[in-house]
Amino acid sequence: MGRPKQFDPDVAVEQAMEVFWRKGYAGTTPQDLVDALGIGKGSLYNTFGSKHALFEKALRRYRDSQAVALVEMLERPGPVKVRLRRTLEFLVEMDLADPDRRGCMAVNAAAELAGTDETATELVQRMLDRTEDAFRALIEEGQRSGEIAPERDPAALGSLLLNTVVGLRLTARVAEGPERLTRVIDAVIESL
Amino acid sequence: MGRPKQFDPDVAVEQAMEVFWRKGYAGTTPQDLVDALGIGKGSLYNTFGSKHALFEKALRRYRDSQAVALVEMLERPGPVKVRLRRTLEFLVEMDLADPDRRGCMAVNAAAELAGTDETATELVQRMLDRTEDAFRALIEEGQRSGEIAPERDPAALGSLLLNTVVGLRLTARVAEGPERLTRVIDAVIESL
DNA sequence: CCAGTTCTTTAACCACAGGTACAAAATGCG
DNA sequence: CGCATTTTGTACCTGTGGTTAAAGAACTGG
Repeated sequence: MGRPKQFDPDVAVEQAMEVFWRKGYAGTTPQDLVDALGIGKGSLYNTFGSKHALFEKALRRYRDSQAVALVEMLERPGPVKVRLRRTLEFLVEMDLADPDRRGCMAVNAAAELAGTDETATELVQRMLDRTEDAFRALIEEGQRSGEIAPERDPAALGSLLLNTVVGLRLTARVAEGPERLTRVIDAVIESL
Repeated sequence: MGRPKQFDPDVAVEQAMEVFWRKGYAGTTPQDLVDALGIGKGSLYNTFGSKHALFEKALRRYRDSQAVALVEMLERPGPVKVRLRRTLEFLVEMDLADPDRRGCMAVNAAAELAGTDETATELVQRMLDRTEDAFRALIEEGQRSGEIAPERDPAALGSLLLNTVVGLRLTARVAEGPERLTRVIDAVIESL
């Protein structure tokens, strides 16, 4: 019963995610959101309660789409190092092709909100944990298949790969060209 | 001639740097600055012109103190890998010991302002360039001394180390403990 | 000691951020 | 249809962000 919504909250969250991703949390105004979502302020606050609540939803949405996509890409078939290289190269290409150079929303959120936004911080922590797990699993698979020396510590290499991705995605935001980023990929693959 | 300033602009820039470092650019208000610098709003704008101009000065100050200190630490005597490990461990300890978890101001500025603030972006680019140079020089020194295999590409390893530091300092902002960070250090040193 | 200059202080300014209130409009239900 | 319920659009409000203006205070050269 009651009047039905004239918009889909799910796509609204998606659109809000794009805005927050591009402008950051503090840099996004209610007006920006109203413009991007194509709804009135009344609907915005009636549906989501506050800018902060909407941001949290947007960050969760990011996790459920982008961050999960990364893990899935790592789990595709093929030799471990090939998969890894493809994934890293894909991330770099994507980041550099983005005209807004938004990088990774989770990394940006960490940089902006660590220490001040407990919920956002924890969300980012969990995303990092899961990504690190995926990298470690990949390393272990590589050790089983003989691609990676068995004496190396999978946890350490998983952490290294996660850290590399974080660095790449941050650096991609200010990189002038792809050279440095591809050098990083070359070096890290060669180091396994 | 004219009335002398009642404060030292150099000290003021230093204090402004601390505030911007902790709260970010958008997160810092003129009131925050007035409070931290202990001067009136009039003096603030009379001396520095605008919040943005002061931020730029603060970022340059950061470069001239912190970023240069990193390069100098790398150039200290001793075996290359030992120096490298000491430097990375020092950075991590420092970042984790900071109650505000501010991380690296340049990294934070990149995350917040890339794409919107041309000047800040270029400043960060130059800092990254210089740091990468220092790492590459360190690698080359290690190759001359026999610590590092001569067939490895110093440019690629330099990029890897720079990228590792960027990742570490970002991750340190949300890290729950030192474990992941020390794993990264172990892995990267072992990979050389 | 006055003129000119530079700093300080206080107050004020305008736009907008973030959110609320409310009446009108659109539904399902009996 | 009348009614309860929910959404919507608009108007509104308070606080603050970022900056400027005006008026006085401290200096220096002549």
